[in-house]
Amino acid sequence: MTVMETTSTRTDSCAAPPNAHRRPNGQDSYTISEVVAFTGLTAHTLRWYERIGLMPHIDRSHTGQRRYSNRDLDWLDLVGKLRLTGMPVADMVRYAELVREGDHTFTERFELLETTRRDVLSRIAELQDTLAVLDRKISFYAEAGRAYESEKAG
Amino acid sequence: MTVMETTSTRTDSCAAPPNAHRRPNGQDSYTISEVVAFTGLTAHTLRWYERIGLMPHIDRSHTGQRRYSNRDLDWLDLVGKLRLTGMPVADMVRYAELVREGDHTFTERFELLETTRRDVLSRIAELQDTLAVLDRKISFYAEAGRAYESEKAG
DNA sequence: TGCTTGCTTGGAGTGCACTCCAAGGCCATA
DNA sequence: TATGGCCTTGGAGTGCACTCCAAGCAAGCA
Repeated sequence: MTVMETTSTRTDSCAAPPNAHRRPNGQDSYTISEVVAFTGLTAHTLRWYERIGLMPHIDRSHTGQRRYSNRDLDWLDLVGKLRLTGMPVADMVRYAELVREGDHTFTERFELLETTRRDVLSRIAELQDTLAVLDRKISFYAEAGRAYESEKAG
Repeated sequence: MTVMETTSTRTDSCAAPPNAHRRPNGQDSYTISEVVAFTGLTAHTLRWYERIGLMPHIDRSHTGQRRYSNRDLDWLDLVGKLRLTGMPVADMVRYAELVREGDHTFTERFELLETTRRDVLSRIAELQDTLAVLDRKISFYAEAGRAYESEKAG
């Protein structure tokens, strides 16, 4: 009935985990400390992400403890990547909301990702520009260092 | 007597302004608001940079107002680039101190720049990784959008 | 002479993204 | 039974990089 029948059961509509390496055998339920070990985030941060609406609903054990799924880990993977781009958390929350709202937000999600993509491209360009400056300075200092050494020697 | 005789008179030992486009004719003295216009920084930020030791000594007019030189603009250019790399302001202040301390800090400056260069390279790699993820997601949504349209039509 | 504009200062305030705290529940091992 | 470890919560605190404020000075101009 929709584009992909599996869509509504997934946290993110196009998951497709590239690095599913950190998951043991067949289980699909991790404590917060396991997720801490996997992601490098702190437990504080994981709970905070949940509070601000950046996470989908996280399962709980019968005692009320969080039990993260592989899907949750995939989502955290994406969040981590987006974070590296400098995307504000608020924008990621917006994206999470769109995912929760269902298939009719596909267009908006597409646009958000497109915008992000453009941002990433220009950040890469900026960094390459900076790299050129650094290289110039570094070779200056390397040369200056050599000259200094030979001056000491001679 | 040292590696480069002009060294000690320059803010940064290997300036070599690549984009000296924003400087009028022959003058070498700009008000804070001109610098604001050139750099996109706010006057607040420029004064703050000075307070924390990120700037060399800035000239003053007879009434005590700041008068920035081309050298200062070059330095701000570098600072702007380093800022884009995510380098903490404290590290930039450290670099500024090394420059102020004179030629004997060449090695340390070299190492700081080398470290920064490596950071920039890995940031670029991260961003390219993220770009790949975004591209995958974007093409998913593009396809989903097309499928949705054809479903509506058929 | 007063008004406006632009600048000065130290210090206080802001927004973001965490980061931590106190108080307490659950459960396994000694 | 108690000790330790891991987890829970709401709310407060932190660090960074600005960002703003109030009070005041100097210059240009009606």
